[in-house]
Amino acid sequence: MFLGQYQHNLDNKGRLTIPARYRDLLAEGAYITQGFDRNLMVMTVDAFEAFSQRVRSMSITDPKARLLRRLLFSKGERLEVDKSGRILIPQFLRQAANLDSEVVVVGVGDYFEIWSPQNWNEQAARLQDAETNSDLFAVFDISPG
Amino acid sequence: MFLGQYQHNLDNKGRLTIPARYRDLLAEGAYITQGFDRNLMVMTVDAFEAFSQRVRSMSITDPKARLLRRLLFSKGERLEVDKSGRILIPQFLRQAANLDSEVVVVGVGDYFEIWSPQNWNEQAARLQDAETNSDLFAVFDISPG
DNA sequence: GTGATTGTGGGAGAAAGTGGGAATAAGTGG
DNA sequence: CCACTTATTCCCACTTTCTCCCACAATCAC
Repeated sequence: MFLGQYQHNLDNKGRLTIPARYRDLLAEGAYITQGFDRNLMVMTVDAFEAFSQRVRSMSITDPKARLLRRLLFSKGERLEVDKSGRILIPQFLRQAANLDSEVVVVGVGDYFEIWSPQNWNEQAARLQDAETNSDLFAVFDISPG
Repeated sequence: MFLGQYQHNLDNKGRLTIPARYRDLLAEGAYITQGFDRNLMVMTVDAFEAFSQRVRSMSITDPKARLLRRLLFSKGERLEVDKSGRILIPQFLRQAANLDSEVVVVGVGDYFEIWSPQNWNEQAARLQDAETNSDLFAVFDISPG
């Protein structure tokens, strides 16, 4: 499971060192795609392929389905982890998520996210906001037992 | 699977270098045809034959089906990849998709698309639109786990 | 302290993308 | 049927980019 958060650097070739704790999960490679909040999502092979299969089964004559295809696949890329435990983030994705040299890597369970520091800070501020936290999650029905 | 996006150039003979990542999928050649959004679609042999079989099974007494037939087959062409990894895009298709020297190659899973930069930018703007996104993904109840 | 691991940087060879010449094939008009 | 023009195919050459590999500093474990 992907946990915690890390501050890492992209080198000038666009490579990102994966936190060592994550590497076992990405041994067979990974998929990266654009997230929903100006960030990037890195998923295991299984998670991505299950997801993509649903989109691929939709008709290509349906305009909305075509949009969905483009959204998912044109922003997606297959990744391999190199010997030093790094992945190469394609240029168009760095651009899409506003990534400079500093990035924040955030574990969120089944996948992890890559953020620019400023976007992450905004997000972190929302998490800190006690008011938001207290009633925002009331709609969910969660019991730990 | 066709993923990602690339900015390539057509030379003055109308040839397009296929992204290296795509070449294995097109080893046995490919089919190209006009898309539904002022773009071109390049499909593997298998994907095209499945698609065309579906269209050929449609009744020729249905006017819409006849239109689809004409679109698919009259604008379709069989392609081979040359030694340098390029395909030759027929003139009438370059015209149909408004292709000049710069083109954008977009992977969409089972096939890939060829766009003029301006048409793609319009499309990308729609994809970037958050409302569209949530609208599209609302179709799914997505959980990666 | 010492050895292994982690994060970072960079160089060299290989591959990718691009362009063009020359031979071949195909279409056109007499 | 033949000459002519146009388009297509097959090479080869060049530049840029990428990928693989190694090196090094900092950190962690014991």
